[in-house]
Amino acid sequence: MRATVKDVARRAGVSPKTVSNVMNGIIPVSGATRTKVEQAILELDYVPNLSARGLRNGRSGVIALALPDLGTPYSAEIAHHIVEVAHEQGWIVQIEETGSDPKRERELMVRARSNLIDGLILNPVVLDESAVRVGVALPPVVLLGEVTQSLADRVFVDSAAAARDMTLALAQPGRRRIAVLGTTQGRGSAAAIQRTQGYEEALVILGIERDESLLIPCEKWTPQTAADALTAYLGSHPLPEALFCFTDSMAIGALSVLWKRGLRIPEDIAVAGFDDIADGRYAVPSLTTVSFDKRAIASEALRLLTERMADRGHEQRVVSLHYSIVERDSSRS
Amino acid sequence: MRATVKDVARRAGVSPKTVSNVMNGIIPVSGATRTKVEQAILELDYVPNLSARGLRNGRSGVIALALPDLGTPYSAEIAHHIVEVAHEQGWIVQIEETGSDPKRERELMVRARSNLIDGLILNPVVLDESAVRVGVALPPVVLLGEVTQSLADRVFVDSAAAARDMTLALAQPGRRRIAVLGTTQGRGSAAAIQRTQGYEEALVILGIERDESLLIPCEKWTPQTAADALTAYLGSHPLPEALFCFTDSMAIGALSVLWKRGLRIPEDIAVAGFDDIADGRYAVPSLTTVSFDKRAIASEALRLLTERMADRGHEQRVVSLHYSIVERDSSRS
DNA sequence: CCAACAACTGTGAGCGCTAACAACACCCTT
DNA sequence: AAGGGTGTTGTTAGCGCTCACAGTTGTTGG
Repeated sequence: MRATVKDVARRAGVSPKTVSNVMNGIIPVSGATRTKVEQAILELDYVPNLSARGLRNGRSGVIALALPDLGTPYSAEIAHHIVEVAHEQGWIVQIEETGSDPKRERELMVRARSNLIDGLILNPVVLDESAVRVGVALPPVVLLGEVTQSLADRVFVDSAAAARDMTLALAQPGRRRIAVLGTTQGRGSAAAIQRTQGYEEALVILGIERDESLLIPCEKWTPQTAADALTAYLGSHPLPEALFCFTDSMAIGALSVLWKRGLRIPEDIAVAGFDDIADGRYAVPSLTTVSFDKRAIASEALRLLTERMADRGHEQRVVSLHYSIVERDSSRS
Repeated sequence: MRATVKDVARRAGVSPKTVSNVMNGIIPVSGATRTKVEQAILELDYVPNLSARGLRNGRSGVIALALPDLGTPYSAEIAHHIVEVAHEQGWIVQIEETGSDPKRERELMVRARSNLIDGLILNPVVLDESAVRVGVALPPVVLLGEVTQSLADRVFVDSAAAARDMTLALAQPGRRRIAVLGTTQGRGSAAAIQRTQGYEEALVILGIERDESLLIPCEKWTPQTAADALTAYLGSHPLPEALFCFTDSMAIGALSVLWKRGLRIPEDIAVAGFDDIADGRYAVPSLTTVSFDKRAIASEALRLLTERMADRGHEQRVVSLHYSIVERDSSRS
C-alpha cells in the first residue's frame, strides 16, 4: 500500500497538517520539523495523491490543449511550445484533437467543468459550429487563431494584414497574375476568409483587377489536398506568375506538383506559404512564408489563461502578435 | 455553485448511490428511475467531479504520453495516432516532452505514482540514462521504439533489419558507395546503433568493404543538424552514390543541401530516409523510406498498456511491427 | 397466503488531502 | 506580572464520489 500524509506524519511525529505545510511551503515550518518530515517522506517514498489534492482544492494543475490535428506540422509546433511553456510554469497539459469536430470541443468543455482541467486552450476551426458560445458559462478558455466573433480571450496573428503584405511582396518584381490556394466555398474557416480578404485588399492597392479564376479552392489544408487541387487547376488553367498558398503545408504539396511538371521555381512561378513551419526552410526550394513567433503564441496564451483563472470576471482580452514576411528561394527572383 | 450527486439525487427523489448507478451503468437501474435521474442531471446541468471519482476509485482514466520533442514530424504523427486511439477507447491523454532529459522522464514516473495517471507510454531516447530502471516499482509503462534492455512492455520496429533492407535496396542498381547519415559517437541512441548495425550487415551481404568515411555522424536527428553535417561532409569528401539518412527529417535536410549544390537526385545521388513521415511524400523528389504503420504502433501500445494495468504481474510483452521499404523518386533509377 | 428469491435502492463510511480555526509556546512590551 | 503579539503546530471537518452491505420492494412457486 502507498504511504499517505498520515503515515508520513506518524513517522515524523507530527500532524498531517504539518506534512502538508512542508509540501506546500506557504505556511512556515521550523527547520527541525521540516527536516524530520522530509526525512520521513524520503524513507516512505511518499508521493502525494493528486486526485485527493484536486478534490480538496478544487484545482488540478492541469490545462487542456485542443487542436484540430496534432499530426500536422503547424499544430505540432504549437503543441510543442505550449507544452514547453506550460511545463516551465508547472502546468500539466492534457491534449485533445478536435478533428474540426464540434462534438469533441464540447466534450472538452464538459471535462473542464468536471474539475479535471483548470483551463483550456482551444484552436477552433469553424467557429459557427464551435462549442464556444456566448451565454454558456465557460471554463477559463483561450482561443488560438483567427476567429470572427469575440467569445473568449484570444491570441492571434492578423491574417488579413499578413496575406495582404505577402501578396504585395509577391507582386514586387512586377508579377500580376497572383493565384491563391486554399480559398473555401461558403462558410469556411475564419482563417480562409481573412486570408482571402487580405489578398483582395492587396489587389486593390496594386490596381490589379480581381480574377475569380485565380482563386483556387481547397477546403482541407493538407499537402495532399493542395496537390490534388493544384493538379486539377493546372489541367484547365494557364500557369499563374505566383502562387500564394494559405499554409506552408499546402505550399509543400504544391511545390511537389510543380516540380513534377518540370516547372522552375521561382522563375516560372513564385510560391509562398503561411505559418513558417520548420520544414519550409528545407523545402526545395526553401519556402517564402509569413512568419510569427510560435513560442510567443504559447506564452501569451498561457498568460491570458492564468489571468483568466485568477479572475473570471475581467474584460475579454485579445492579443495580436507580430508577423513578418520571410522571403526565401521560392519567390526570390 | 456546481451541482453534486446529492443535488441530483434530491431532485430526482432518489439516493446518491442510485445516481451513481445511472452514471456508471454497471448496476442495473429500472427504466423509470433512470429517466428521473437523467432528467434531473439535465435540469441541474450536472457534471461529475472527476477528481472525486479518481480519489474514490484509485484510477483517473488518464494516461500520459512522453515524447522527446512534439514538434518533430515523427513524434507529432505518433502523438496524433495515440491520442486518436486513446480517445476511441475513452482514455484521456496527458502529454509531456522529455527533450531527451531523463529528469523529465522521472517526473512522469512520480506523477504516475501520484494517481494522476494510470499508465504511461514512453518514447525514450537514451535509455542508459532513462528513468526506467530495473528494480524500481514501475507504474504500467509501455516503451516505444528501439531499446536495448528489456525493462518494460514494448512496441518497436526492427530497425536493424529495416536498415539492412534499405541498404540492400539502395545497392540494387549497382550502387556501391552508400553513405549513412546519423551515426553517433560513443553511446548513442539505440536507434542509431541498430540502424548502423543493419547497414553494416547489408554491406557484408553485398560484399562491400566497410568504409569508415561513409559514416556521416549526426548526433541530433533534425533537418538542420543533418544539413550542417552533410554540408561539412561534402566539403571534404567525394560524393557517395547513395545516402541513407536515419530519419526522414534528416533526409529532408539533406535533400535541401544536395539541391542547393545543383545535384540531381537520384541520378547523381540516391537518397533514402526512415519513418515515412507525411512530408516525405511531398519532398522534392519524393522520398524513399522505411515505412510502418504508426496507427498500429499506437493501438498496440495502448493494448499492452491496458493489459498491464489490468494485470500488473504478467510477463513482459514485446510487439514487433512490420515495416516495408517504400521506393519513391529519390532513389528510383 | 407466505416463503424465497430476484431486482432494485438506500445507508454509512472513507478514499487523501488541506482550509479554517484553535491551541500553544515563546518573546517582547507596558 | 499581565497583556498582546508572533510563529509554529494540532484538531476538526468535509471536498464529491462510490464501495460494501443492508434494506426494500415486487414476483414467483409451492
